[in-house]
Amino acid sequence: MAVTIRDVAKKLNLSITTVSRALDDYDDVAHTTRERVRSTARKMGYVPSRAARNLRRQRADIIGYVIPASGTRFTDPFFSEFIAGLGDQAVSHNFDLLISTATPDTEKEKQLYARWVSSRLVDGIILSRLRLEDWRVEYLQRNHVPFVMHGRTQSKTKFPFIEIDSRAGFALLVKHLVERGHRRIAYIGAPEKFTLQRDRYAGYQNGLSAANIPLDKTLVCQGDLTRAGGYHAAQSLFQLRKPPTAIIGANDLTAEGVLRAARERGIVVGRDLAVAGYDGTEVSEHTQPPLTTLRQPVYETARKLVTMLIALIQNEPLEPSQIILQPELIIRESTAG
Amino acid sequence: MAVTIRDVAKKLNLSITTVSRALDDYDDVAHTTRERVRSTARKMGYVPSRAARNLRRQRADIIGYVIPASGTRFTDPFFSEFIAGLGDQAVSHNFDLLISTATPDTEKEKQLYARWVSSRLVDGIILSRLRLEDWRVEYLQRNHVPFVMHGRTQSKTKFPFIEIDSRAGFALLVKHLVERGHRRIAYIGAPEKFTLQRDRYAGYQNGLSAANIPLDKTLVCQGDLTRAGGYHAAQSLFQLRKPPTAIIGANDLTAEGVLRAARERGIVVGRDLAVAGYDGTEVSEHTQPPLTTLRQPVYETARKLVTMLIALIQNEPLEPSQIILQPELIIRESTAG
DNA sequence: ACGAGAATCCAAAACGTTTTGGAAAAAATA
DNA sequence: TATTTTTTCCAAAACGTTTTGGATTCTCGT
Repeated sequence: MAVTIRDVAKKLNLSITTVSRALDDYDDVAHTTRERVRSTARKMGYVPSRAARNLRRQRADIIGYVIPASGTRFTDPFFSEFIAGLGDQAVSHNFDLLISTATPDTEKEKQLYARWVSSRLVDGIILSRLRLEDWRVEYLQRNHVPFVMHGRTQSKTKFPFIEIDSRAGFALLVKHLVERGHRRIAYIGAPEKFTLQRDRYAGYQNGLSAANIPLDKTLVCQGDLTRAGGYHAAQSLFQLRKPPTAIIGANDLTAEGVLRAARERGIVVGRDLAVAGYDGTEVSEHTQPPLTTLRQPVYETARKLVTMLIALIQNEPLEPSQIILQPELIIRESTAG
Repeated sequence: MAVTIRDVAKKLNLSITTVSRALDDYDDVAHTTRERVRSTARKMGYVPSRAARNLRRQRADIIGYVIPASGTRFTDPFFSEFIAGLGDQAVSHNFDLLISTATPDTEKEKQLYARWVSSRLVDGIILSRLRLEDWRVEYLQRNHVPFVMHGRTQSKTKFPFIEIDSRAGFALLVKHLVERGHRRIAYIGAPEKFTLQRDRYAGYQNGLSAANIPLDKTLVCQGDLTRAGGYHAAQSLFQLRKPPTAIIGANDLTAEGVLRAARERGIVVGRDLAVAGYDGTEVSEHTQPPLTTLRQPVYETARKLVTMLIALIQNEPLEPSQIILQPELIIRESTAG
């Protein structure tokens, strides 16, 4: 059906070796033949078969990423931006991006990774939303699959990652709220198994103690990084005898849920209540009121992660292999009060 | 490195043929050997190499989808849900999903499709956000690449698609607004090249004429399916001598932009102004106020599209190959006034 | 004019499967 | 028992590349 390297060789009375090497710019093929090969290959519409090339080269030029979803959708716009970054950078390195969704720590997730790894469908994997104890790290290591992480696991690791210093970020956020006169600052976190929860919660605590505010456990709730989670947690916070005057969400989505709960109770955010989030996705500009948040460079991080992963795959030196970035505090109307 | 079929065969003193056929459940292998092969293959951790299999079978078991992005991100949560559906269904058919992002009708988009098609990296492609004249349809047809469409092009087509009858939907939306007493209903559309714009705009017009309201062109704006687009279009609508009392956005994102513009002008949506969108993504529940919208079954549509595509790839009969669904009107507070 | 080195080219192997077209052995039929 | 049929297995080919390890021709200095 499709035109193969043999067709090109035959038409030019050359060996397939020469055609292959001409197209790959080896210098053991004469300049004139190189041109001849190039032009007829183009004319005949020859493009090497990925399958054959993969088999021979023992790699697929494909990287994989599993989007952490909950149920039938991944609602976090964070991932939209992340994926765009991954895809763009992959293509610019002549790689492609394989995607699927799975709820963390489910059987489906395990099967997905196993599927990709064991059949050597992907050359490397991007990991995000790491867990304190993350089976994926151990699994990929054991199977010698290159990977890079957005965030990291509990323990010190030798593997490459990019981390946003959310601990510092949340301390900053608390400081900002304290400066606005808040003392009863609530925190709606993520499930405890996620590393990000440990860090963000620690940052929250650090911020409080820096301001000499004792930790009030009744002001600490667990969400699930979704709007619904923030919504329900906020409702319970509002029912406290002494409700908080400020609420921080573990991410923008959580904060959005808070916004909705507040509105339903007739609480005016930015006046009666301060609300802040984390991520700095585009949505946070468009909430009502616009959300104070910590912005992390999602798109750029994704691109950088891909670059790191590909270097790893190709056994190139990776320097530095562990990057920590500072989030940027963006103050908007939601903490005006 | 990895264990191959030869390793398994050697260990069992069988030919690779028999191993292969045993694992593939052919009935020309004895029951007992089948079991022997199965168990040692599992024990040795043998999984067929995708590269080798692809080369031999002349297919990759991969389908591709290019997310229409604008700039560095695709902001529409519609696509999050869509991708989740594509990925889930692909995996359940033992396929995988290749993803990238590109702005419609750019050089990058062309290269992306060419890359996938010419090297036979994907077996089929999902097309969404079709244009009236869509080069992709002609291109894929010419290259004999199976594809299915979410929506369709201008002309009648023989290719499989699933379409949401947004024409009927928008007429319904207008009817709803008219029943709430609105006569000056604005419409913020999408770029004209998209088929969805033609349909939604037509639906809007149909709705108006059904209510005997003449079309007022000053109430028709062009957006770009983003929040920013809706925001700016709304601003210009508000500056009209006789501003509209209701605004319909071509999608939820556009409507969200309207919400923000309204809020900045001190207009209370749901009382002074009615706003409605289209898509019914989760975001629309969480806007302030919650958005009246037309819900289309994004996740299910995505799954169905994959099933259709895979049937096409495997030359199975496809019945029916052209599906039209009705969107569901969801009335929320944004059109309460 | 001769040998050395450079410049070009190529045959063959290998990557790991699936599938084709039998062959050998066992079972059924005559 | 002789023949046919069924069962069970396998050798070899093919998929389309890239790479290895020469082979051939050309160029040039002597």
